[in-house]
Amino acid sequence: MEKRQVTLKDVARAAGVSHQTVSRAINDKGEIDPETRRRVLEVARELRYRPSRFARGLVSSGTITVGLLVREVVNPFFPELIAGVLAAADERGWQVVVASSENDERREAAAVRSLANQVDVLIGYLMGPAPEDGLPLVVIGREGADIDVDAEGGVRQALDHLIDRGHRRIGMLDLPSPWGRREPFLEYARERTLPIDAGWVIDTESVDPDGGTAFERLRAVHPDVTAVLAYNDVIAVGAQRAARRLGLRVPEDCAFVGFDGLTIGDLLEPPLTSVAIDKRRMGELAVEQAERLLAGTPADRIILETTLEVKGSS
Amino acid sequence: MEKRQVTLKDVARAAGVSHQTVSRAINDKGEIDPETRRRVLEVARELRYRPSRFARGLVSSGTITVGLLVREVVNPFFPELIAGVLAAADERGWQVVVASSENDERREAAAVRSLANQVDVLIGYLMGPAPEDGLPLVVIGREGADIDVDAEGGVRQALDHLIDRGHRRIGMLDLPSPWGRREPFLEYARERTLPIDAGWVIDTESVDPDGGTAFERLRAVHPDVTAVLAYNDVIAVGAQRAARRLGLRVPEDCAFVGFDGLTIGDLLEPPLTSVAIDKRRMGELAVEQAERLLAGTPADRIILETTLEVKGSS
DNA sequence: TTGTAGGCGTTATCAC
DNA sequence: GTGATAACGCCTACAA
Repeated sequence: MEKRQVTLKDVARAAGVSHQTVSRAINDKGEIDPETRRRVLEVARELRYRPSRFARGLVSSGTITVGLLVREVVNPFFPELIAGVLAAADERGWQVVVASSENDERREAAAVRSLANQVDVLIGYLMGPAPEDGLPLVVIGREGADIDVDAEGGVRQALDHLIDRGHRRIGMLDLPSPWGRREPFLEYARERTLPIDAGWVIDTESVDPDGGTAFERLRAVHPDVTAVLAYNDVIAVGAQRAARRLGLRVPEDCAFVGFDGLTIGDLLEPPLTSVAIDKRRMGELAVEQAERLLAGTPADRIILETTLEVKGSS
Repeated sequence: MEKRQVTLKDVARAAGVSHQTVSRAINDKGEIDPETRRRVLEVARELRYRPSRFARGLVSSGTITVGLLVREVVNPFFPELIAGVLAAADERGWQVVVASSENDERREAAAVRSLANQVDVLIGYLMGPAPEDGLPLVVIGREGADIDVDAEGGVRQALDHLIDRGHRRIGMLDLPSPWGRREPFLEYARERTLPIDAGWVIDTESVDPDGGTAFERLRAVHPDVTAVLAYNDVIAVGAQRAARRLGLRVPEDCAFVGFDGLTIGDLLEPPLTSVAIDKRRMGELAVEQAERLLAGTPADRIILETTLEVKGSS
C-alpha cells in the first residue's frame, strides 16, 4: 500500500522538464510557456501527483493548526462550542483538528499525546490533569480553566429564581466529584436559609448521566421536593421527563432548572428553564486565547457570566 | 509576531552539542548519555523548543489527515456523523480536520479549496458540485453520492406505515429542489393511489428550514391533511410543535413522521416517528471509503438502508 | 522561458 | 556516546 508518493521530480522526469518547471506549472506562476504548463499539468494528473503538505509547510510556513479536544461530540453541549471554535479559526485561516475523549480519561491522555505532535496549540475541554508538555494549551470549561464559567453565579441565579417562585425544598442533581457544583449550591442554600443539607444533592452515576434515575433517587429520599436544579440540561431533561412519567405536573408539582442553555430544552413540554452559557462565545474566546499563547503573550483567565433563561418548567 | 521558530540547531548551539544529539534527546533514543540528555532537554524547555510537524512529516511519512466538511455543526444531524468519522479515524491513527460550510455554497467551495492542500483525503457532505481537483474525495449524503441513503426506500416505509394507520391525505414538507425528495414521495403516493398531487408538497424556505411555517402553509392549502411526512426531523419537530400550538392533537388530528432518526425526536410529546438513518455508521463507512481511495482502489458506491422507528407521533 | 543551486527542520546512516 | 552528512519534497533565488 505504501508505494512511495509521486513527487515533483517524478512528474518532471515523465514530462521531460526540470522539477522547477513543474513547480511553476502547479503553482500557476507566470513565467512559463502556456503549452509547457498544459503538458506538465496533464502529466501530473495522469501520475496522480499530489503536493506534499509537509514539504510545502516546511518551506513556506504552513497553516496554523489548532487541536480541539472535547469530551463527546454527540453531547449537545459541544457542537455549539465546536462551531464557535471553527468560526473563529476560519476567520484567521486556521485549521481545526477535532478529537474526542469519549469521556474516558485514558483516551483523553492518548489524544493529547497524539495531538501534541500535530498541532500548534491545543484547546481542551479536559477531565484529567493538564499535560506537562511545552504544548501551548487552552483549558476550558472546568474550575480554574483559562476560559471558565461563573458556576457560583449561575447557581445563585437559579436559586434566587426558584426562591422567588416560592420554593424552599430544592434538590440538586449533580455530577460526581470533582466535577460537580454541590459546594456553591449548598453554600448559597445555607445563605438563603433553605431547609436543605447535603442529602438533597444526588450525584449521577457518571459524567454521562441519567437524570431520570437521579431524580427518582432524589424523590426516594425527599418526596417533598418541589424544585430541582440540575448540573446541566441533559440531566434536567432526563429528570423532567421522569417526573412527567411519574405523573407529576411541571412546574406545579415540581419545577426544573437546568444549566447550559441547550436548544433541546425548548423541545420539552414545558420548555426547560436553564442557566445559559454562551457556548459559541466560549469557543471563540478559546481561539483568542490560543492566538495570544502563540504570540507569546501570557494567557489571562476569562470568566463567562451565565444568563438565566426562564421558560415554562419553573 | 513571526519570530522564526526555535529549531533543533538553536537548541544544539545553546547546549553545545550537535543537532543530532538534540534529536536523540528529544525522541528518547537510547544511545545517549543520560546526563547529556537531561541537559539538552533542559535547554530545549528554556528555549521553548517545539519540533516542526512539517519537517517530521517530511522525513518520516506523517500522520494521515482526513478533512471532514459538513454543512453545519449545530444541526443535530451532523454530530453523530462526525462522531462516526472520528471513531473510525481514531482506530486508524488518523487525524480529522473538521470544517463547516454553514450552508453556504461559496463558503463550501472556499473550504474545499483550503482543505485540498492540507489533507490527504476529504469527506464532504456537499451542497455544491464536487470539485475537479485530484483530491481524493468521498461525497456523502446526497443523490449519487459515494455513501448515500436509500431515500426512496425510506419514503416508502413512511408512507406504508401511514397508510396502514388509515391515512390518505398525507402532506409533505420538503427541502427546495434539488435537495428534496418530492419525486419519490409523489411517485409512491400515486402507486398507492393516494388522493394527492404536487400541491401537497410544500417546500421550506431554505436548507435551514422552519418546519412550523411550512406546516402552516400546508394547512392553508389543505386543511384536511391528516398526516405529514417531513424531509427531516428538524422540520418535523418544528411542524409538530406548530400543530400543537394550533391546538391539534398528535397523532389523532394529524400524524407526523420525520426522517433521520435524531435523538431530539424523543424529547417531543409525543415522541417523533422517524425514518432513521445510521448516521454514525455513515461516518464510519466514509472513512472506509477514504481508506480505499488512499490505497488506490476505486470507490464503490454504498447505499444505506433506513429503519422506520415508530413512536407516538403517528 | 527554463534549469541549477541552496536551504527549510527533521531523522537515518554511518563514521569517529 | 557523539557528530558529520545525506536525504525527505518543495520553493525561492539566480543563472542560463
